[in-house]
Amino acid sequence: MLSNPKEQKKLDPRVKRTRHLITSAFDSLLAEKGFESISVQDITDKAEINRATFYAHFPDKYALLDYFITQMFMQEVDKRTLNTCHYTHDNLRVLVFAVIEFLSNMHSECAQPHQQFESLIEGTIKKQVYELLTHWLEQVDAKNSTDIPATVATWAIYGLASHYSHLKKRPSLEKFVDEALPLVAINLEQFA
Amino acid sequence: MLSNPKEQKKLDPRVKRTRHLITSAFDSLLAEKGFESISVQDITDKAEINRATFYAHFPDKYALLDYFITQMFMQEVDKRTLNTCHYTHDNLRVLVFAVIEFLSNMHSECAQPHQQFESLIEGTIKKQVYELLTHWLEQVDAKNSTDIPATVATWAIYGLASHYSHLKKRPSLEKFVDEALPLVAINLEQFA
DNA sequence: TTTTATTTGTTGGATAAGCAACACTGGAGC
DNA sequence: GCTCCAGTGTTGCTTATCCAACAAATAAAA
Repeated sequence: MLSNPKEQKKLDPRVKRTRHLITSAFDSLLAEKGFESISVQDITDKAEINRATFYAHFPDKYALLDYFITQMFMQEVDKRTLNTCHYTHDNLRVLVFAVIEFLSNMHSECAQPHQQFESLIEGTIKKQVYELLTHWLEQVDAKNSTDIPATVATWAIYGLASHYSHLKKRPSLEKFVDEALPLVAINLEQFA
Repeated sequence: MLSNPKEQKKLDPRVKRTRHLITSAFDSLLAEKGFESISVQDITDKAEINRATFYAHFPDKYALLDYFITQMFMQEVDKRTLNTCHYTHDNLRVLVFAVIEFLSNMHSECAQPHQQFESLIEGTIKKQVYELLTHWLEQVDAKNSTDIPATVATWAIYGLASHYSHLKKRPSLEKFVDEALPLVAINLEQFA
């Protein structure tokens, strides 16, 4: 689920192109407008594709947002090779860093991050984090149930990231994580 | 013939895209390889399009070269608004500058400018210059025949550009043109 | 309220691009 | 001579994209 190079390989060049056109148009539109005020029309105009083609790829702009955020976050995860490892304190720390940085970047790059927009992102990111954590925990201990600890950790991590990125006076990322990480790790102690 | 914005307007987005992919792939290949050693395969690989699609646009790579050079040169001509004016000494001077600079850039940007390659360019550029000059001269004096003077001037201009771009020790462009321009202009005196 | 305008999804038919073959050519090496 | 290989054009069929139209929903204006 996390990253599937197999699917990307044999993808029709046309759909690869179209998806890229759509996402980069969407990306640049997010830098100038709020998500709510972006119409499908706007996207297809900037991408220079037909509007019908958009709907051949995504049911609506919310599906595009989900896809977009997922791709961006997966990219961050891949960059830190978090998708091919198991649970350790260090990996958890790197993951927390990744989520915080991702959310902070999002806030600085998007024109008008409104409530609606943020909660959409929240759902997408938490889904990703939850799957990654579950994958980690099951690799370590297949016997114990993982859903409860993974859920708690996911919400905690996202909450920390959201809190940090909204702070007026942000402490250094290092200090913040040093202080907060143990509270998350304690719930996953059994898997360490 | 020189620039037709009408055709570009209602062009199918797909062909616009494909042509752009082909030309920019070709452009970057010319920077690393000699024209002769570039295969259609190379172009379509870099452009990420199907080989059959290439042949739907161009009969062969020579046609692509012709199209490419024509586009690049037309761009230079448009930039100096030479396509919407008539014959004057000043315009002629600007044209000579344009041809020389175009050819010099070509030599510095292409990896291996061989004989074959250069003569292909020569034909394409001369065709463009000839059409532009004829257009100018007919606007000034529709009675007199223009083909002889236009031909002479075209060959002279291209010859100068070729000569200049092959010089080991190039004089300043200004000095060179100052010295050479009168020899070209004299044949077009009747249109001034 | 009704009107006007904009955006949204959707559809059917036309066209460009993809793909996997094919026969052919020209050279490199044996 | 021969084979082998890589590149060339071409073709029949599939699929993605385009385009113009449509009905429905939404919102702002009269």
